[in-house]
Amino acid sequence: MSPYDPSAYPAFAVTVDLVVLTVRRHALCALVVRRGEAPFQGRWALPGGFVKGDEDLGAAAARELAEETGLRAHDPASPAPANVAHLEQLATYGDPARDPRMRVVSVAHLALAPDLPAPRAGGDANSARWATVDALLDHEGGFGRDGEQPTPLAFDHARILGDGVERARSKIEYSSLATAFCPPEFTVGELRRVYEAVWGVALDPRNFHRKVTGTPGFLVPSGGTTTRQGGRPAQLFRAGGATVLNPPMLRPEV
Amino acid sequence: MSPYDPSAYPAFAVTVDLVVLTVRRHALCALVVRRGEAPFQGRWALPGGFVKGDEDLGAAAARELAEETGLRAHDPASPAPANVAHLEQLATYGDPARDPRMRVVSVAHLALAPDLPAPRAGGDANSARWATVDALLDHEGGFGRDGEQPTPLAFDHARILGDGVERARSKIEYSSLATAFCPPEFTVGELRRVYEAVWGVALDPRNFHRKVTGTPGFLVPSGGTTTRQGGRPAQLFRAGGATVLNPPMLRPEV
DNA sequence: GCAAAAGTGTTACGGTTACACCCATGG
DNA sequence: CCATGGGTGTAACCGTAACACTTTTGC
Repeated sequence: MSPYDPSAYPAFAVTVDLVVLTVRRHALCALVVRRGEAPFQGRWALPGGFVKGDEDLGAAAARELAEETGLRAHDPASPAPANVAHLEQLATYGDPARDPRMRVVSVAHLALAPDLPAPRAGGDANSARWATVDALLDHEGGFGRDGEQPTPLAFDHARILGDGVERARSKIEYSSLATAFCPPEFTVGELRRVYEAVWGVALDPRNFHRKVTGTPGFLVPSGGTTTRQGGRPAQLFRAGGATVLNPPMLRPEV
Repeated sequence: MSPYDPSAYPAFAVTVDLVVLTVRRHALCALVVRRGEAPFQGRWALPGGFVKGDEDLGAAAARELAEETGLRAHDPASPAPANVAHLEQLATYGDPARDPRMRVVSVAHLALAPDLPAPRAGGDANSARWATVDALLDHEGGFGRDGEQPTPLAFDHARILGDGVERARSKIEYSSLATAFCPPEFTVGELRRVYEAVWGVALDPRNFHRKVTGTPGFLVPSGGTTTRQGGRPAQLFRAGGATVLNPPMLRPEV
């Protein structure tokens, strides 16, 4: 048997699954879609779908994101503005039993978005919504807001979501990734509330302010101010060019 | 068309590729195998192979590691001691053009090993050897030791190797992973030389000693001493249970 | 005025750096 | 004796934590 005869090796289906995170009402939320078919019919799942035969993995993730949720990742080939500020590969899940129908290897991706209006369900997705990560993970994988019954996420999606959340939690320590959760212009207080929601801790507003404004390249003042959070007007900032934070933001002990 | 009819979706081959790193003669080295067939016949490549139809990704990585190199990763089901101290998933590479023969998605894994004797080439691998990462990456992807011509690595393996090296470099900052490059018992100086080789910097031996011995759970004294490095006898240690280093080892500016 | 959020000043503390210095062995 | 690597002491330095305090708005 030739070791490189394609037909001699097992055929896999390859999918992308998406952990799309945002911060809404001071809580870390993930995007989930309702499954319309078996298996796990009626259960919530991460958005995702099959990779096409001539498609790169990152391109498949961006396409599924757009098709199933209407969110648009940054595409150098398109002048349209992105509303998802960050998209990166997360990890790959290939347990032979993870899908009861066939052998599926899923390349999970992590997307971060600012607080957007309720996502539009598009294409073949039945419905899409934001749910707090706490509800999806801590309480047996379900959530009961709006009178719904808590149900565990389909497939191994709870594990994937957990890995994505962990990645986001650790990556905002040493990178400027937290700005991906903010609108194009934001205040220091808004950025701080992102950290507080993602980490689930309270941070000292004074020290936080000094830290982020004192890190070169992290934030650049846009010139304007806003009072949308109440109180004294706050300076507006945009994300600076720096991607690495050195020294990192220190995550308080939990 | 049913969206879940397996035959309606493209079939992929799924492989695992291995970035196996060690420290030899104060240099970070990677394991490469000579390709016996087209494409890239005669070129060096990362060890790897196809995932079986009923095999998990991590299991496939461990199996390929054993088959192609004789190295054995830790297996809870086997009493045999492992000689590869760490194996983790790295990233997945799925560019449609990365393999000219067919659509192959490769789940790369990162393995760390102590300084072992020259690897045994086994199974279907023609020959295996250690080569310095510098030679494989910095000098146009080839290496010329022992009179060999420098040749770039096959496929996209230079990129995979680079990603694996970057992962190792950053992960030893905040985890106890560097001990995976050491034999079961080692001295503080030997551990320091691992950091120096992986990062390519010189570290202060006195401050390094205080740092690693002062981090609870990082190192536990085994009781013995050795003079194998010359000079005053050094205490021998084993890796402690701690996996996370807090505060992290600080990597000097380059 | 009062509450709320933004922002600045200041001090104490912990960890790192950059050394000087001593220890124990082999040759 | 001396080179070599192991290990401890110490003071300057830097960044953070934990506050007190001032500023500027809306109600």
